[in-house]
Parts: sequence; structure tokens; C-alpha cells
Amino acid sequence: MFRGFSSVSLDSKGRLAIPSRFRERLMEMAGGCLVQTLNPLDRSLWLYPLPEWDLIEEKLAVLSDFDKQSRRAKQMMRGYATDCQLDSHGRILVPAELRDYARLDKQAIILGQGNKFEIWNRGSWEEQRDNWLGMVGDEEGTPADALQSLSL
Amino acid sequence: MFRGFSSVSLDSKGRLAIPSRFRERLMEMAGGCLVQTLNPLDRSLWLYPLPEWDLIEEKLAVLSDFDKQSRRAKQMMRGYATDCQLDSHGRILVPAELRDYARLDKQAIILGQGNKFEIWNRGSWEEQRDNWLGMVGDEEGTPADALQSLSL
DNA sequence: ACGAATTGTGGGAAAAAGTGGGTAATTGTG
DNA sequence: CACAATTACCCACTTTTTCCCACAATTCGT
Repeated sequence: MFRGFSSVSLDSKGRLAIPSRFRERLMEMAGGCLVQTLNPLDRSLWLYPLPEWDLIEEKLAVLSDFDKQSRRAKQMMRGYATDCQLDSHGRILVPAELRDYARLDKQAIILGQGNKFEIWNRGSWEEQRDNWLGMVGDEEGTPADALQSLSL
Repeated sequence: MFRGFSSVSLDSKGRLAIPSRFRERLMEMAGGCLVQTLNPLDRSLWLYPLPEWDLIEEKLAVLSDFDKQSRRAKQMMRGYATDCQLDSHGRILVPAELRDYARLDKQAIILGQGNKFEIWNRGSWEEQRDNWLGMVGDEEGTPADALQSLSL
């Protein structure tokens, strides 16, 4: 599915160009219809092709309302889910609410992440990355454990 | 699988020629489609033939998003995974982000490493190598421990 | 050792992608 | 209903990427 990194910029209207290598795929699998929502785990945004979002929504529907974490995740993801479409130049419009949440300014990053994309403020992303790389380098840290299982 | 060492150079556009002895193999097993990503352990790059990368991606896909370390490993490995193709002269284009990460300049090294290649800045590689070799010689150091079990 | 073929290197030009902004249409609000 | 704010659509410009060609260096065979 989707992978890879791109540096993108948001213009003054909050538009963001999806890298062209993804566009054809997005058109054929979703007709250019996407859903953006907040990523409750990291101050960033998630961007799903509509069919993938539908699967997520099904999963959210069965989460129990009695478990507080589940209820919140449900509320957040569904509550902020916003439909959008690629414009004629392959851009989407990121609503102000979501821009604020992810602290997006001019410089942003879009990451392919399997069935979805993640959109980060450039600075926040670099901070997370360097942080992680530092921990991996430390050997004794936990991050290496996650990598162990991969037999890279 | 892949083994051996080659000295290679990057040109001003970031292109790097894959040694010719690997090309035929890469064409037949992957149609010249490769995936580069960062090596979180060593400030170098990894280069996989596409089918090999797919195996990695499957393993990444099942890691939980709710565990922070697993999530980061996923984000980094997939996020920096970049598709590339051998051009008509057997070269690949290394994106600027990855060049920066691995501190690649004109002089680089490519190492066959089983199912993948490693790409290093020449200076970094020599430094690591000498460093490690020095420690092994010291007997009491840790690197030798890993070798004990190998009956080389 | 010499010529021919393959490999390595560099660069120019065309095409595509990314970026920015103006204007018209639509929506929401008072 | 009028006004303001937001969004959609269109066009123009800049930057990046891709494709192609040319030449240098190396290797191989004779």
C-alpha cells in the first residue's frame, strides 16, 4: 500500500498537494474521495481513502462506550472526520480545526503508512524522529525490541 | 544472496550506480524495482529488492499502533521507504532526505548484505569498521561475544 | 598491447509536479 | 435578505524530476 515520505507545503488557504505518485491509486480506489481526521495518538492527521475509512468506521462502531479510552477514541476520530476531494491539481483542503490540532504551518510532511497517510508539522516530525533514533542508538533502550521482531 | 563490497559515487543529482554484477539478478527478481529506507541502527541506508521489502512490510503491518515503540518503528521504516527503479544505466536516485540522514556525499560504499544492500558514506564506513575491528581484537570487549557462537 | 564492448559519470532539455493567487460560487450568519 | 466568510475552480509561474544523449574510464578478448 502507501509508503514513503514527502515534504509538502500548505498554502495560505490551507491546501496541501498530495504527492503525484499516489494520485492515480487514489483516483482508482476512491475516485479521489478521502477522509481526514485527527490521529489521537500523535498530534498529527490521518488521511484515508474513503473505502479504507469505511472499514475503520465499522471497527469504531463496535468499540464499547463503557470503556473510557475507547469512547474517546471513537468520539475524536469520528467527530473530526472530514470528507475531502482531490482538486484538479491533486490537492486537498485541510480544515482549520485540524490544522490547529496538528499545529500545521507552511512546512509539513506527509508519510505513506499502509492503508493511510499521516500528515505532520515538519518540526514535530523531526523532533519525534530524532528522539526515536537517539533511543534506538542507545542499545539498551526499548525501541530496538520492536525492531528485533522484524528480522530486517 | 547479495554479498560483497563496492565503492560507488553519487553525482550532483543524487544518482548512484548499482554495481553491474547485481543488476541482472535485480532485474529478474524485481524487475528493477527497489525500495530504499533508513537503517535506524547505523546512519546508513538499506536497499531492498521489492519482493524482499514486501516481507518486511507485512511484519510491520501487524505491529500495534497503541504501543509507542512499535508505532515509531512502523512510522520510521515505512515512512522513509522510497520506491525507486534502476534507470537505463543501472542507477538509482537517492532522495535528498535519505542522503542527509546517511550523510552521503560523493564517495559512498555499497555492501551486499544477504537479502538487501547497505549504503554508507565512505568515511563513516571506514570509521565504523576500524572501530569495530579494534574492539574485537581487544578480547575483553563485547563484539567478540557475538562471534563466539558462530564457529566461523 | 590494442581495439571493442561494457560500465561509470555528467549534464542538458523536455515534461511533470508543486506552488501561489485571483475570482466566482456557495455557505452560513445576523 | 444582505453581508461576510469560506470554498471551488481556474490560470500562471517556478521548481523538480525524468528522460535522453555524450563522453570518459575500465575491462575483456584477441
